[in-house]
Amino acid sequence: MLKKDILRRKDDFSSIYKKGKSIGERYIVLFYKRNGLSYNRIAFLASKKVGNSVQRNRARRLMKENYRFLKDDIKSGYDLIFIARNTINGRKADEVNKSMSNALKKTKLIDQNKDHRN
RNA sequence: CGGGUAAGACAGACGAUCGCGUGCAUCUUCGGGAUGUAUGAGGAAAGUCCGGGCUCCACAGGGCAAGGAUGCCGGAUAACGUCCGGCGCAGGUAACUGUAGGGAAAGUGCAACAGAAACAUUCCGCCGAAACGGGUAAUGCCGUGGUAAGGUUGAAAUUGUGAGGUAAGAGCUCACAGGGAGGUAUGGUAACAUACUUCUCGUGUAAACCCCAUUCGGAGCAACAUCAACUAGGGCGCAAAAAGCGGCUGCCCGUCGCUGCCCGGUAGGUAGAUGGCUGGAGCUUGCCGGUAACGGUAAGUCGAGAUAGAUGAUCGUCUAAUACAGAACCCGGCUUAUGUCUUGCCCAACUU
RNA sequence: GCGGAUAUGGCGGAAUUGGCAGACGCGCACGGUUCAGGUCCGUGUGUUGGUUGACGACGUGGAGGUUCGAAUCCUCUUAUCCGCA
Repeated sequence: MLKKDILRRKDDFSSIYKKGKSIGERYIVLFYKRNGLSYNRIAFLASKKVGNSVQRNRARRLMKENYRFLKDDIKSGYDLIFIARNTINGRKADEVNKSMSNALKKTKLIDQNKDHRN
């Protein structure tokens, strides 16, 4: 993952929240919006509701790890924000993987027939 | 075996595949690239409760005022409200633990309710030819009066018990006991302890104001320094009398910045970037000094530096491997959260 | 990272030189009024023990301490909220 792939600016976030679409899943919430670039930009968030800093870091790492397996199948030109819900605490990697691929299938940003589990 | 108490250790390891930050080397299409290699969270990283370094405010300053903190003694330390060793007091059968522990005999305040009274107070009681006055057939009968022994209330009521004494009483006197203050002697660096002796005798509260001693300037890495798009229009130089505004917690000094004029082309600084950013009161081991905290010395050693934030995922073996929990400028403490194990000591019980 | 504030019955919110905790309002329960409901009026309303009586114990986010006595003073702690780029 290169640095240009990470969403960083406040303006980008607020425009995605405002104008983008959102999908809820068991462990995560996904915001997405077309960005007009040739590549995807992403961000992984975990609010204080998720827990203390250890739990928040773990939530973001699990999402990041699973994004690695999914990213090649995602269409280009979108901004994506993955937000952890507090139900993610104590979950294993493949449970989160299932939740993320379900969310992406709902958005039709990903090929629905392929098996995306590692 | 059970209960308790004190001290200490570890905080997973190894292998396989994939993945991330940083340093270095090489390659490079010079891009926030690729490959290789090294390295990569804690005992509390936490709470932000104290102390310091560092940066800026003037070199951290002067005077007055106000305020904060600390408070037995000796030592350790860069410093501390921390640590070590002791003293007194309190708790515990004990091991052991706790302790904001100066001054109430400088002054002020407060002590609700209850109670007569919360400082010198007479409600009940006691006394009375002890004193003065009045009165009765008579009588402390009445007024002034004497009295804190007894009663009641309360957390607390003028040190307790006994005897003498007295009208009744009173440390008024005596004996014994208790508290406080002073002195002397002995031991100890000291706090203090023990003994003797003189004087004296009502409380509590200073985590109420206060007094005494010691001590403290403010803000913080979002500090601060450098570079610098877009936008906005300001800035250099010169002059310096006075004043105003703002910063340095209040006032007076002191000081920094801004408010003036002229000239002609640059300066300030937002987004952003870079530095600050990790080699330090450092860590490990040995020896020496010290009861200890700690200090000295020799050798060895370099162990994160991110910037939306790097340690992860899956599997196997061992195992108690689980709990609390993630560096964000850096150190020394304190406090709180928390898994497993080890050792010493105490109590109780049992066996030989 | 730094700085600051708050916490009291089911809810809002009183009570601070330390001295009866829960005033007052809302809500809730019961009773009255009404044909019925609302309004209105009255009573009760923290937890718990007790013969549901008298009365006692515990209760101001939590744990200690000072004091005769603590919601109030002191120390530690937990949660929530606010401000600073």
